[in-house]
Amino acid sequence: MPAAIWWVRRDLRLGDNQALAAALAHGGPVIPLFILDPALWASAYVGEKRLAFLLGGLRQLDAALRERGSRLLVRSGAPHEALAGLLAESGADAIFAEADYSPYARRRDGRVAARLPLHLVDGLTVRPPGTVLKADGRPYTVFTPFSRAWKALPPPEGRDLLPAPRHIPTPADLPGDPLPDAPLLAEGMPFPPGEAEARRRLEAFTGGSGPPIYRYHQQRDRLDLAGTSGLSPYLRLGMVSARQAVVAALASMAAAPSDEASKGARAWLDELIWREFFVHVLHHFPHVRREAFRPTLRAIAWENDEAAFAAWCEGRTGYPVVDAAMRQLARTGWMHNRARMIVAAFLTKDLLIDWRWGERWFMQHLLDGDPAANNGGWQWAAGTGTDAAPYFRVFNPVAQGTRHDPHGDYVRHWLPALARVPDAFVHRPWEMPGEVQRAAGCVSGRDYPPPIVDHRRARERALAAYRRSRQGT
DNA sequence: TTTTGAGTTGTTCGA
DNA sequence: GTCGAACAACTCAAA
Repeated sequence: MPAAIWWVRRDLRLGDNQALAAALAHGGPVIPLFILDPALWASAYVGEKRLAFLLGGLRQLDAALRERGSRLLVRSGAPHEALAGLLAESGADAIFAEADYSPYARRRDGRVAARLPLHLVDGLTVRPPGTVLKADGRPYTVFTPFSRAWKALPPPEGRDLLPAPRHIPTPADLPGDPLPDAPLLAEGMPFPPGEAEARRRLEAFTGGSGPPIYRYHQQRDRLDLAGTSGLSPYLRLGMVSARQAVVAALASMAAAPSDEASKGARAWLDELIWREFFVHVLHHFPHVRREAFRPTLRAIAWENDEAAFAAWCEGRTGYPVVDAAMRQLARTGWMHNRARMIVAAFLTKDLLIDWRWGERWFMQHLLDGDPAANNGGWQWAAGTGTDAAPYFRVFNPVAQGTRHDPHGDYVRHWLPALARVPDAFVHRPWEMPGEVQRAAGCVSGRDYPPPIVDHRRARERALAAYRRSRQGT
């Protein structure tokens, strides 16, 4: 049998990999290939942290392949050219890859499929776009009915999960390019790349007795606790499959010792379904990548103040919960989901800066930066997306901080200047009397910036700008 | 076609 | 400090 190419894109795993399984089922040798695509390297939506995570993941994948008689071949260039070259050199007659639905991925794969034998296989989601539709055949644009329809379909089961192949026959003589050196992932990086780490995290979150998933609904919004799965970067690059995650969530639900515990598992499953929802939304409405989903909110007169944007990026807005979160992002490539909502609301509503600026910044810095989920999240926060956001849903950064970081542990961790600020002022340090500021070693304007906007006034400004957009259209 | 119920995550004010 | 009401209006999904 001629060889088949397993084209790795965002499925850096050997377990439960349908594209790899299809390549093996082709019957001949399998060539695992990753293409260093210059278009991605140059994109304004890619940053060095995620690239480093990707490169680290590729090294892990290569090591795992070598234990199975194979290896990862790396080639540089435009995908259709790299693939055409490799097909000719190797005599392979088929390419298998996990389908990806972002606008760029669809263009890229369309170019390849037009001239080469490309076979796309499911795996990015449990339910691919087109399989969850309303009775009239159109896609859902509201989450709750989407999730009901999603759950009504037959659930994936443990026996559906494909085991990692024991042996992968691969030709030894094909020359590849070296993987570029990753900008060093800091020692003690909170997200070590690789499938083994992803599986370990999924097991720690959902398995054993009394796992965190059973407290997820209670703790997930707490900035100061580790109540989330920490799996998003791994899902982003397919170091764990969506199906593996859903199967684990369903198993936890079935085994829940109490109603309360099963609420936690259900809440986490809903988050996985949100991920699928946004993949579907971007697939069916690719224009959301460029503009608001809601036509009436395409005319907002953004302020787009460059200095304010820089303060937001660098975490010096004077609102501790915003600044702590932005520093967590810059430092670790990850941000708590609640914090993402808070900083996104602050950028769009308090600073009246175009959500696309924030979307781009997140893509440049998040390890888990995903075109669909990131766009969906930003449009949700800006109120321009599929969610019918009431116009009055404007976050108060002080209230959010107090509620979700009640002791200030989170902000103190990322903002050492606040270390000795009393709890009562830790989310609004500018209100400290001068004497308390000096005692705490945190003088406004010297040790920590004063707030760059007054929230009350900013809120009114945002409401007015949104109202004008609605009324003008 | 019409109707009806509902929509992730909030804030503020006044009693 | 706590509690309930008010904050508008629209669109979607499904019967």
